[in-house]
Amino acid sequence: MEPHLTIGEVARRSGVAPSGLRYYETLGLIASERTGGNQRRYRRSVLRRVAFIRTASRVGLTLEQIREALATLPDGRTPTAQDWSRLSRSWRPLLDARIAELQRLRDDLDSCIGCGCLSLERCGLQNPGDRASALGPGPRYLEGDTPADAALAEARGGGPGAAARP
Amino acid sequence: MEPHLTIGEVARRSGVAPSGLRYYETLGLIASERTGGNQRRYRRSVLRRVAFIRTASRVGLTLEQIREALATLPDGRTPTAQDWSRLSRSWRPLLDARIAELQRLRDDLDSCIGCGCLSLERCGLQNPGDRASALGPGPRYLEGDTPADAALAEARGGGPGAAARP
DNA sequence: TCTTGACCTCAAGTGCGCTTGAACTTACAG
DNA sequence: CTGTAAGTTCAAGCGCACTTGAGGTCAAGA
Repeated sequence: MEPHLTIGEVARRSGVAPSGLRYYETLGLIASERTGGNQRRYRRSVLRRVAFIRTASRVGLTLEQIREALATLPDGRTPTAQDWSRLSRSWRPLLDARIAELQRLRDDLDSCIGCGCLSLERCGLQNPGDRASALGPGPRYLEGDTPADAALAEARGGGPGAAARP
Repeated sequence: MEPHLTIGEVARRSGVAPSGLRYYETLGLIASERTGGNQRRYRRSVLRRVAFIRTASRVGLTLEQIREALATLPDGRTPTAQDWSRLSRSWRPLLDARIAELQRLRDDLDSCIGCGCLSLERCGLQNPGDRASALGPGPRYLEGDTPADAALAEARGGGPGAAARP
């Protein structure tokens, strides 16, 4: 009686194709009951769940990560507010990090790259003498380290041009 | 004379494997010169370019989109500050949208989902009587529409429970 | 009752962003 | 000069997130 949405209705309202919904089900992300004729029927709450999955997915989380997060809820029944709060808290640092990363990229576009240094290699964000390699592989500055971090690592590691450290 | 970085050095410094760098080259994202013995040699500027590609990729842009954006630069030589500014401006709305989306998700986690409504269907962010479907398919609220938008669409479209509109 | 559109399963296919392996060559330290 | 780490090409493979197609069943209106 409670579950009354067909897969087609859920597809239309969630924006996820029926095949996608079946796929989510095989991964354990959503659940359904079956009619006598083996057709899926969904509860309304699946809409919110799917919306949540889609958004988290767009954000860059894998379906497995999303599954794990949702699995921390007591799938027995009716998660408490505390359950959801815990889920919320666990995702927050990741979201904050992603937001910070995007803002950094945007700011780089505005300041450094906008000024032409990507080609001319002449501005403040630039990697002076490849110092940043002391921090390990990868594009350090764009991933959150600052030139100050590079200087610090250089001072510790004893790279070229030892900086003064009080 | 100018290009002196081997593919291994670029790999170590950029955090992208040699195979990945060759792949980027086949897509026209980066360029290299060759030694007499057919080995690749890179300019230092490729490091910044690769860092940029990686970050934009992490942000959710496809390599094709990144290629197109980079292709708007005059690959003849030395793009001007105006060229980079144009590139910067074209990406900005996309970045702003992504940032806004993430912030919305974070806020939803804090308020709506944190309060337990995902399962209990009882809070303000909830979709009253499936109103949001008037806005079209997909998870409308999480993608930027507000309950106010839903009410508006409902008033115009003549859905159930016509709201008063001055 | 019949018909039509929506649904079912299962296997295979797709597109993206790389990685791996085979078979071979180059660059450079000793 | 020689050994070896690092480089080369090309084809195939992989993981993710789905989609497509074949072959068949179900549900509901005329």
